[in-house]
Amino acid sequence: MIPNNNSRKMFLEIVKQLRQLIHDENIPVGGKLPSERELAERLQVGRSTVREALRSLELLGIIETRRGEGTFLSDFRKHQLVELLSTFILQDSRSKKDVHTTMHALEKEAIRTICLTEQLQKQSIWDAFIDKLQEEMFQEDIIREIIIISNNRLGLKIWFLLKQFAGEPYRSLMNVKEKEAWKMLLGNLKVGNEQQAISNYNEWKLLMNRGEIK
Amino acid sequence: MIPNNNSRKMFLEIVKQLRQLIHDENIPVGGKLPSERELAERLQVGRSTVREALRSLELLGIIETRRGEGTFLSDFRKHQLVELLSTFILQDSRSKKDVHTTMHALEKEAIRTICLTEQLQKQSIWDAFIDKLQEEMFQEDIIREIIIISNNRLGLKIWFLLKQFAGEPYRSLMNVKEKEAWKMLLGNLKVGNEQQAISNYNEWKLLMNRGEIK
DNA sequence: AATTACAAAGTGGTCTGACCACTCATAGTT
DNA sequence: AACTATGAGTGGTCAGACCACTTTGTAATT
Repeated sequence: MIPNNNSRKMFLEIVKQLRQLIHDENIPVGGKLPSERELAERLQVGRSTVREALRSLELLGIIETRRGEGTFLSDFRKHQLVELLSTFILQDSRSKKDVHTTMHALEKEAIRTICLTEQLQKQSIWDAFIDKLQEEMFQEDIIREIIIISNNRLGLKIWFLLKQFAGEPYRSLMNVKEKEAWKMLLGNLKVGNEQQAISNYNEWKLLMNRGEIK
Repeated sequence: MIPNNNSRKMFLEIVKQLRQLIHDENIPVGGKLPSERELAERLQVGRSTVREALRSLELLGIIETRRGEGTFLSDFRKHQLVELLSTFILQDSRSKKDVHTTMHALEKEAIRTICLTEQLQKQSIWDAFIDKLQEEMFQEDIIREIIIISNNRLGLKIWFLLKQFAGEPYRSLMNVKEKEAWKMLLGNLKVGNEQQAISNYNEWKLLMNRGEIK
C-alpha cells in the first residue's frame, strides 16, 4: 500500500488542490466555495487540515470567510493583510528598495508601450488627466491608469501587489513642480514621444524623492 | 468575566500576538519559537488555533517548521508570497505577450540600474562575457547574470517565475548579428552608457523576434 | 573510559468529535 | 399578509488522541 507518510506538508497540498478546484469549477470573484466539511470529505483529509489551508489563503486575502454563511473567493486587492506584512516583513530596507525598483520598472514599461502604440496614444483620457491636474488628485490613480491603458494585465496585477507591500510611495497632493512634470509627461505620452516621456518620468521621480526626504 | 467569543477572528489575533512575541523576545532570523503547545497555553487558546496562525505565517514564508524540531523564524527575503500569489494570479491571464512585456521591463530596469551604479560597472564579468560570446553560450544565462548583478532580488524572483511561464523565449545559439548586438550591449554596460545600452537591448530583441518568426 | 544502542521526551502533522455563534430559509403562528 | 420560532448549514474553537520525526539522555556493550 502507498505510505501516507507524506514528507510534504499536507496543508500545502490542499492549497494547491484548492487552486485547482477554483479553476476547474470556474468560481468567479465573490463566488462561494464548498463548505469546510465538504472540502474535507472531497479531498479526503481532516477538517482541521482544510482549515489550515483556508486560513492561510484568508490571510493572503485570496478568500474571505463569513461565519454562518461560507467561504468566498475574494478580490485580492482588498486584503488588509498587507499592512501586517509590511510590519512583519518589509522592515528590511533592501526589500523595500527592491519593491520600489520593480514597481518603477513596470511603470516605465507601461509608458514605453503606450508611446510605441498608436492606438493607445489617441485616448482622450490624457487630456482629461491634464485638466484634472488642477484639482486635488491622486498621483497613484494616474500611474495606475497608465498601466491599465498599456494593456499589460499581468504587469498591472504585479504592480498592484507590490504597491500594497510598498506602503505609501505616492503622495496624493502635488506641488507646482510636480504638476508641471506630470503635465509634460502626459503631453508627451499623448504624442508618443518615448524619450521625453521617460525623461519626464525620471524627473518626477526625483521630485518625489526629494519631497520624501523633507 | 470577559467574553472572548468576540466576533473577531481569533487566529488573526494570534498572528498579531505572535508578532508581538517575536519582537518582545527579540527572536533573531533562524531563531526558534516556542512550541505550539506552549504557545497555546501562554496565549490561552487551543492548539489548533495557534496552528492556523502559524500555518498562515508559514505560507507567507515568515516562519519555517521542521517536524520533530520546532518552528523557526525564517529569512523572509525569500519572497515566497510573491511566488504563491503569482501562481494564483497567472491563472486568468496567461497571455504570453504580457509575460514577455513584463520580463522585458525587468531586464531593462536591470540594465539601467547597472549603468547608473558605478560599482556594478566595474565587475570584470562583462569582459568575461564578451570573451565567451565566441563560444556557444546561453543568452538566458547572460540576461540572468545581468539581473543578478543589478541586485534586485525581488525582480530576479519574479523574472524567474515569468520565465517558467514563458516557455523558451531565448534561443541559446546566436548568429553573427546577435553576437554583435550583445558585444555592444555589454560594452556599454561596462562603461555605464545607459541610453546606448537600452538601445542595444532593443536591437537585440528585434533580432530575436525576427529569428522566431522565421 | 569510550562507544554504541535503545528508550524517552519533545515537537510538528493530522484526525475526530464535540460544542458554540451566526446566518438564512421556511414552516408555523398570529 | 406579517411576524415569529425553529432547524439546518456554516464557520470558529477546543480537547484529546495518535503518528512521524528529531533530539537527548541513559543504559548496555565493548
